[in-house]
Amino acid sequence: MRIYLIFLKYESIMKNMSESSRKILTEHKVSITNPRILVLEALLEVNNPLTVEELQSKLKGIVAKSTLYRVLNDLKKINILNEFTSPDNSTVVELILEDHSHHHHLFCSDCGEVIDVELSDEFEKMLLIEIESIQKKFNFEINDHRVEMFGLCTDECANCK
Amino acid sequence: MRIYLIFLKYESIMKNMSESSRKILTEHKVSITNPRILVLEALLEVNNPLTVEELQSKLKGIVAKSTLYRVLNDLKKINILNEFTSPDNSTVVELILEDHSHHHHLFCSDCGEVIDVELSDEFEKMLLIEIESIQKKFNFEINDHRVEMFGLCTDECANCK
DNA sequence: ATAATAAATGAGAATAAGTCTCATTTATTA
DNA sequence: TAATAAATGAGACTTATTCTCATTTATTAT
Repeated sequence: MRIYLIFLKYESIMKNMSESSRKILTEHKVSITNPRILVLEALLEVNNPLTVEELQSKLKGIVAKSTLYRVLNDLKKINILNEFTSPDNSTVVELILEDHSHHHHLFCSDCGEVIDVELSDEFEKMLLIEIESIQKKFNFEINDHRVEMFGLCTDECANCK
Repeated sequence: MRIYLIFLKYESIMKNMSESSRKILTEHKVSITNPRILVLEALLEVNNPLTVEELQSKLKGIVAKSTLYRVLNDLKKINILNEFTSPDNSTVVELILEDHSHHHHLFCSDCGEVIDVELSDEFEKMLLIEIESIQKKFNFEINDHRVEMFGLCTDECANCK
């Protein structure tokens, strides 16, 4: 019974993922194809940054490597994918969803995990003031910023100890 | 006469670069070799972040590609080289010199230029407080951070307009 | 619903950044 | 200055990403 309920819940989550994926594609006027849905589902499911390698193994045998990269580029083009490089030089990717507010990243130099981090409004406000002055100083038009933090995740992590 | 003076000045700067390079290597107990001096000189000379590609073309025909990468790894090992990835995915490299204080980076999405930027002490202090709280929240030991800013450099830049 | 057509896909070839190998050269030291 | 350990150059190798092109799939107009 318990298992059945969990299964139902899982089913409905999965259904939502698929629906969300379709919705995202429709909203951005991108044609709805299986690989795109699958990539979006995978990204929605983890709800966390993922290395391309991890994504690739999640979709192994389901989406071709070339298609995976193409889909990632499609998502970048419509500005719903954030891509960055971890300190160990892997490419990390994460969906930018409207409900997922502005955040930054924390990297574990040992296990490679990437964690989403929100900083205080007060801090963000101050950062904007700094950016304002940098813009003037260097005659730049700054349209984005990010804060990256590096360190070691302790005890809780199975990989790091 | 003017030219001659400029030449003398250039000569003495170059001599200083070479001397500085040797000093850096000696201080870090790394053997003094020609490729190491040349790479250090190139990095000292620009006194700014440089893509590996730019560095490579500066040293084309002088230092072998394999050696360049090896030297860069040597410099990383002794913690005097900072390496990061620009938004267009080029590897950028810069010397960490004692006199060159803590700073961040500003990237032009158009011409690819990377500029060193210092933020106010007040801001840095506040960032450390944020980091303190993130450390506790995620049970992390954070040992480094960086702020990256992205935008467009205006008028002054020959490439961007 | 169907056919026409434009776009997307899969498989694998091509590219390019970075590493590795190994014979030769260079720096260090005794 | 000779002996030895370390570094270098050239090019082979690896691997992430892009590209190509024949085939499949989605979209649209009827």
